[in-house]
Amino acid sequence: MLDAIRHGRSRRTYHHGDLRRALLEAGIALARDGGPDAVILREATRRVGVVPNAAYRHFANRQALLLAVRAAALAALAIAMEEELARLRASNSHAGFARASLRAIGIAYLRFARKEPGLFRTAFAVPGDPETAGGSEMAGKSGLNPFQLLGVTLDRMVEAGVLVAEHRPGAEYLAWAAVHGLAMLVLEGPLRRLKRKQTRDIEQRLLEMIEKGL
Amino acid sequence: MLDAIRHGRSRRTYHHGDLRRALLEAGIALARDGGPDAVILREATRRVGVVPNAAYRHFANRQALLLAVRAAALAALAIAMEEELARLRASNSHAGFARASLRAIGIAYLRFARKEPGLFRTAFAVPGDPETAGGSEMAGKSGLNPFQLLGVTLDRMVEAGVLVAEHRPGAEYLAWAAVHGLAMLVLEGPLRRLKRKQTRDIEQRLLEMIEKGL
DNA sequence: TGTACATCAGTGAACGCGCGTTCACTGATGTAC
DNA sequence: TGTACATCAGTGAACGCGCGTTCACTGATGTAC
Repeated sequence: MLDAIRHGRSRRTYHHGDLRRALLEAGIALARDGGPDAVILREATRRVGVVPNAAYRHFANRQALLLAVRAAALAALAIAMEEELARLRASNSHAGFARASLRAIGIAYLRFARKEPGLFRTAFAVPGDPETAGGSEMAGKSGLNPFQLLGVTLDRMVEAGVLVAEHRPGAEYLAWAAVHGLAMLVLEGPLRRLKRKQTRDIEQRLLEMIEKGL
Repeated sequence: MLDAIRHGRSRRTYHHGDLRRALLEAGIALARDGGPDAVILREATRRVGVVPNAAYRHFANRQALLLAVRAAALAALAIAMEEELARLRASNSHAGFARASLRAIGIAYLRFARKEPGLFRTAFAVPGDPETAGGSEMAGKSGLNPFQLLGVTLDRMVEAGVLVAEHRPGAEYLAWAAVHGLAMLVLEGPLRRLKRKQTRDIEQRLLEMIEKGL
């Protein structure tokens, strides 16, 4: 009890209730400000107000916790994309909508990187393929993960006649690479010092380049 | 003496001769297979056959060593670019040459990331702006660092009339971002599993996209 | 509805590890005369 | 050319740190009868 109070948590019982979820959330918080390296098992248990080894009832080891955090980060990104897409509702032409969708994906991606740098880095700096592996833990509300959302959007562009069908295969890699690169450079690379205005400008131009270049 | 032998080094004297350089090279080797996190001060001294604290005669702390290693990695990248550019000598038109130069830069960048993933990650995963700060330690034989080489190439494109002058400012960010992103995704991201052939194909298409999109 | 007991989810204590860094030291080198 | 001495570049020993992980444990929960 005293311990629980000391940690600022209320532990009604000896048993925690939902320690797994609590540890996961602590892990997410750690990743949020500090990236993947900051996801420290002992620190997570400390924050939850539990003894370090208690974590091993719910995660095989540190890596397992980290992977769970990563899945949550990818899901958060997917949700951000979905929200940006949802904002598109009132649209004009079929073609215009398809194009706007791709931009929305890109914008959501870049904004997420800017606003949640720690989660963003955690989502990608860790071994494992977000595209393949893993089910709904890394997906948004639509059940699609970020990579799949991009794919669907590109499909839509082909249907709308905005993207030549032969250029479709592999197009996700090109678009993704460009946006991802900008995100990285702005985040922890040489473009970190750019002013807000400049950054936005370059983001816009990058999205245009992708649209034109695809 | 025994110690020197045990470490597989010949230490002719009590004094090392050029410990700074030796430590730097050990650090580079560590970065080469393991990235920035693998640049461990104690390990570097171990490899050189010297006691851990000896490093402090030459580097203020671990961070200082890491920064030196990073500069070397950037210099290596710059040299790779220069070599690729040099291979271009026998060219036809002015415009064609300018365009080929940009491709050469991109190709060198991507190849460097593929062949020296550890150094590549070290060059960019560490705080500090490669564009601004730092002098010749991070430059190639031309005295230009990777970012500057890209800038010069884009200037050349404007001169040759291949790139509209209004599009020039900030163009390095767009090109860099796209190539950097692909490098990252292939390196430690979701595109790691791609087959060699596929990777090359996507690289080609990305460079085309940049050319068209700029 | 009450009791006996198995299972579960935590605790307590301890490990070994390797790291970066500091201190006081000593052997080697170079310089002034 | 030789010697005295200051400076330099290493050594030796030790620190504290925080981490991941393992072990044997005990309090709480749920289930069968």
